Amino acid sequence: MRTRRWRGHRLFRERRQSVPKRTTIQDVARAAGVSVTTVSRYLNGRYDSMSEKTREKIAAVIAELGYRPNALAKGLKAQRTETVGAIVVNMSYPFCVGFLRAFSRTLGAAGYHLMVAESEGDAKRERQLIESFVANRVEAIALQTSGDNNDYLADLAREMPVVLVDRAFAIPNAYAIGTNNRDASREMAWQLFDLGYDWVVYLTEDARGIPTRMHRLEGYLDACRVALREPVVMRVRRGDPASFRAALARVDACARKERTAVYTANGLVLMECYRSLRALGYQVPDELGIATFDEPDWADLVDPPLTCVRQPVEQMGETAGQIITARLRGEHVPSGILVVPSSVVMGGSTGRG
Amino acid sequence: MRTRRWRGHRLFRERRQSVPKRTTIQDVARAAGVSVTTVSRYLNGRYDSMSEKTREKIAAVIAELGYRPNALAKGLKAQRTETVGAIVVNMSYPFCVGFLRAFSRTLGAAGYHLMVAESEGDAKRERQLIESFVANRVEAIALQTSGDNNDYLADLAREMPVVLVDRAFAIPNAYAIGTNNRDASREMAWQLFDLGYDWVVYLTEDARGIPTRMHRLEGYLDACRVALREPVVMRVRRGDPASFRAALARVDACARKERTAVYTANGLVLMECYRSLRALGYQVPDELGIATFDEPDWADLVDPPLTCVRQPVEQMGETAGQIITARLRGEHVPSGILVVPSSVVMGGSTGRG
DNA sequence: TTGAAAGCGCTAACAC
DNA sequence: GTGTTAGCGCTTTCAA
Repeated sequence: MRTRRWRGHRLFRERRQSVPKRTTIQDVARAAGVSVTTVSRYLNGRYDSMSEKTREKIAAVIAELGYRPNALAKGLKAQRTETVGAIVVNMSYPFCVGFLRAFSRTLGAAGYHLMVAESEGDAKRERQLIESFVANRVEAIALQTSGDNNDYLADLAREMPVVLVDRAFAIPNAYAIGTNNRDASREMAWQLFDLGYDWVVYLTEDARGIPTRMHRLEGYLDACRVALREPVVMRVRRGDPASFRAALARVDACARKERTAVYTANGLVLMECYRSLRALGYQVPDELGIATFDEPDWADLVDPPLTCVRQPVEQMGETAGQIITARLRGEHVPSGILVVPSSVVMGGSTGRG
Repeated sequence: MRTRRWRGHRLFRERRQSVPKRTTIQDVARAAGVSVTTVSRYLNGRYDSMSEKTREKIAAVIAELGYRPNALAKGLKAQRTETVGAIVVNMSYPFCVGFLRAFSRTLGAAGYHLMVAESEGDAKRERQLIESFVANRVEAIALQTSGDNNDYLADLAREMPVVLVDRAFAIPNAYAIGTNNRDASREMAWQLFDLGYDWVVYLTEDARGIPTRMHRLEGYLDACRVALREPVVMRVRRGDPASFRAALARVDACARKERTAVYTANGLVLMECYRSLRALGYQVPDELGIATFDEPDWADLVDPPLTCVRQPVEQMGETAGQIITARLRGEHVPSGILVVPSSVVMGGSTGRG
């Protein structure tokens, strides 16, 4: 690591020799025959304290020299970088895609830049990324946290806006935006029983330590309890076909005897088994129901369309952005956990019983 | 704009009063009873020019004070920010998602940060974003350009690595990474004719000025020419149902008489009409074939699975990252257009005739 | 209407 | 081994 950095420095200097030094405010001042102060004023739009002539001269020089202000120097002086950081588990997860898109739009509209990084769900990496963002003086951070850096985040939250998305832990001074995973999941499972499915097999990834997964599972278990049904929870690992085979075998066993529904804890899990699920040969929705948490973009393309729990992903991103811009505008925003409700969307994949 | 900025500054100062000033290298030096130089050395791992005792003392003080180096100050001095910028049309487009993911991973592994912004395909906005990235002294830029800033990019490419992705324009000193849109599209259309479809209706968005779209269209037209078939090109606009209705009416008219295939210029276009396409009631693939450029993630989930042109999106992102890290390492990388070939993937949606 | 000069936090000659 | 000091490019008093 250190080695790389060093090499980097040296190489950089070597490059500098060939590449001409960037134009600075000094160069502009010199060429325009004014002081840097005046140029600085020009750059910040304080045209009223400047003669028409001076202004035009500076404008001309800047254009001619192709001068570009150095935001680093400005930020160092002003203590503002106008950038915020976002850390997600994986940029290509549908949740993250939707969130980042809305977050980026909201921030962009307010003039902020966005730095994005992926933690891959690893707490150490997450910690490094946060530190690195802090070192770069981002003005706020939004993250889908592993939950293992909560103490550190609590410290951080006293210095800058910190917004937890998706995985909503309670951290003093921080904001959390999540959905009502447990309620929505209970509702989904309940409706499946209500539709006449005798068995609802729940497929989930390992939930330990991940609140969203735990809550969705609990919601399912709640519904089983209330409906007096035996829960069937199958744990799968994405990328591990064997785990899915085992789960499907269980589904098959249930469906052979009675009407069965499969309910997956998120869209990626369903995506990974949808094909083999259909290959079991049961008629959907009459013999086999299919439902999932999340609303995959292909929910409407398959036949019959999927029954699913729609998470207001975009709204979460927008809200996160709004909280941050408000705070950076100096407004007071009370911290706490914000719940943006999800809703069950009934599709043909779970028919009337 | 100026107003906002000004207000921001003032508010910031107000905030500063309540929030304690950040610890600096000075504070650390003072508390440790050494000079800033020594602390700086410590921070950069030059432990050999430092006594064991000093090192431990500094480490202790840093931990105690919760000191975090200021990357801005470092960057200002060193002229390196270790961040690169990426500008895409829309972060949620499948191409961009795949590209950004691979790009981010490659850069992250080399210790670089990533700033992401969306141009929405607008040339002016794109230009602003580039300038803003330059102001922030990103060390390289990758972008999916509109093609209207090529002169500016040519200038920029002399100062830093510039990589065009997807839309591969030829710009001196810049790199471009694209796929063989025309060849792959010709191949796709050709195969459709070969499979016995009498008509291949091509659905595309307005191609003017966008090389990828033009090339795909040309490939289709090439195939028609060689196969001596009459081309049927229908222009659609995403988000405009009427344009899709017109296109589908045309498809219907063809399919009523003879075997017809629909071939869409990208996955998003197909996504927007897939459902209504199926609703026409033709049997797929016998009466109606369906094919698309791009490989949507749901290609395998629908029944029958889609025939499509698979673009090596991840590879493009990785390659872009590699070019940039190599250049920043000081290596020479010849500029030019890099073509990463796409391939036709046959699915059940276009059966044997 | 303008400018001189003191920093912002850090690095790296160049001393000692 | 360690410290002094001159910047990096910019903003902002304070003075003229």
